[in-house]
Amino acid sequence: MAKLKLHNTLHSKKEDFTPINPNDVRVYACGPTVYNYAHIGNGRMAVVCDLLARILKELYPKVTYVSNITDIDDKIIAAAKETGEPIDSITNKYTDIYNEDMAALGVAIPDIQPRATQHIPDMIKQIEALIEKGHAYAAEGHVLYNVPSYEAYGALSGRSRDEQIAGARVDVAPYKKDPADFVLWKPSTDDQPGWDSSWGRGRPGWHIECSAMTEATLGFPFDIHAGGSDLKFPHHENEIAQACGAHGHENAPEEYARVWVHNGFVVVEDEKMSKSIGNVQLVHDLIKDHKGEVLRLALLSAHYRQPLNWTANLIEQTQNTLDRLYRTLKDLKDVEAEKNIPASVMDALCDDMNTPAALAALIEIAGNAAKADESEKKKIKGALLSSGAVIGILQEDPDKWLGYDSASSEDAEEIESLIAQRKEARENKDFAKADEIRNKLHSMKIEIEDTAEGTIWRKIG
RNA sequence: GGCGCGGUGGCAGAGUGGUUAUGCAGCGGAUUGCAAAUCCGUGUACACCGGUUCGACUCCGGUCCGUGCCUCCA
Repeated sequence: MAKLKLHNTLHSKKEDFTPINPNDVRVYACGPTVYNYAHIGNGRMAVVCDLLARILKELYPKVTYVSNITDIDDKIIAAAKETGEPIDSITNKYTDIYNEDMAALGVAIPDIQPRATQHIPDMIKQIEALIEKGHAYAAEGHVLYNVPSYEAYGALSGRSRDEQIAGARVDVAPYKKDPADFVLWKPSTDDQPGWDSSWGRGRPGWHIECSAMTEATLGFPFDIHAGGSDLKFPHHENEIAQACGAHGHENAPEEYARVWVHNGFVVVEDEKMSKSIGNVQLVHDLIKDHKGEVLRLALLSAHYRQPLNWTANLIEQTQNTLDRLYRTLKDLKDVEAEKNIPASVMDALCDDMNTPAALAALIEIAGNAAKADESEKKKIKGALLSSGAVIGILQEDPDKWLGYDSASSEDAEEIESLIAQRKEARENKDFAKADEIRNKLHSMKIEIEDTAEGTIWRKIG
């Protein structure tokens, strides 16, 4: 059995993964704030974490994968104000859309998908523990985390406290004891959502929800914490301070999460994806023009820690790759699959999720199909299907994928008739007419293939 | 300014101290009336300059370029 290695941001190196409890591997990933559509960068994080969960589920009997929904946040409040739509209706709507869009990318729903608003009491409890242990203080309706009180602060992002102050570009609120202190709880006005607490009616700061929800759903410490690399600081750093501070692990950041996995960013046609450039690619839109499976594999075409350049060419190449693999599966249609993930694929996936190498291994296996004997064919088909299941590809019917199952299409009769006419023309050696018919079919997005068993056709594009 | 990451053949993208993935595109061939699909063959690339070494694309130092975070952000 392959041994999983993961790059652990906490130690800045690739390490053997050893679960705390092999009978229940626990993983958490920071999920979306639901106030608009998810973009392809959100999609990358979801796909990478989904892949991680699938690999772990392959290796261990039980895996609990938790990814949250942030449904209380000032951006949501602002969106509600702007649109006049109630907050609940915004968050419910975009939660559903998020889950639908991710499902299109082959992302399974997490084992637990907690919502921040369902865990307010857990947050309050953690904040109270922090106050009790001297890590937090109330001031003017706020509760703040006192950063100097937590010695190990900076362990994840690798920056010293002095560096943070030097880099601080925000105005320091007067009620802060230290410029680096951050908000755990803040007061709400009457028109803002709020919950009663001993510090008055208010709402949580951004960071507290994750350390409260991980504690509620997974317990401390848990195995793997994942997220986008931009969350390292301050979000993940603050989570560690909150979780460890509340439980007396003063200098032991690994008592929160043992392994930290951070994925790289997506750029679009060599440009940073940003609202101001206007090049934000929404998953919701992309799935209208492309198969979700193509988008998924495109997101996995580079190593997850590398930047990914999202281009039209990338999508096209990925489509070609999948077409080819599905064609191999079509050729093996009558072969009984002997399911087994080949070591070359699993080793690559276990090597810090090296998806390009895993895909190369899979393509190499597929390439052997044509000259394989019957028993090898069974293994090849099984390898494609079972490897594909882990990566999240190749589970469709090949005929359907390639467009051969269009018998139900409304113009099937016309197509068949044209093919018959072409056949007749060919028999009469009237090749000009035969080619003309073929061109006509092509303009109808129909591609024909003359095979030993006669002419077959498929829908393209 | 601080911390970090990266520069690989036309493009995408792994990897390794010495046998130089993989895909797409290209080129040549087989097959085909022509196509399509498939198959076979074909490309010694690793930013620059030094150093270590029997040997470096891979290790060390420097240079240039690009890029992320330090503020909401996947």
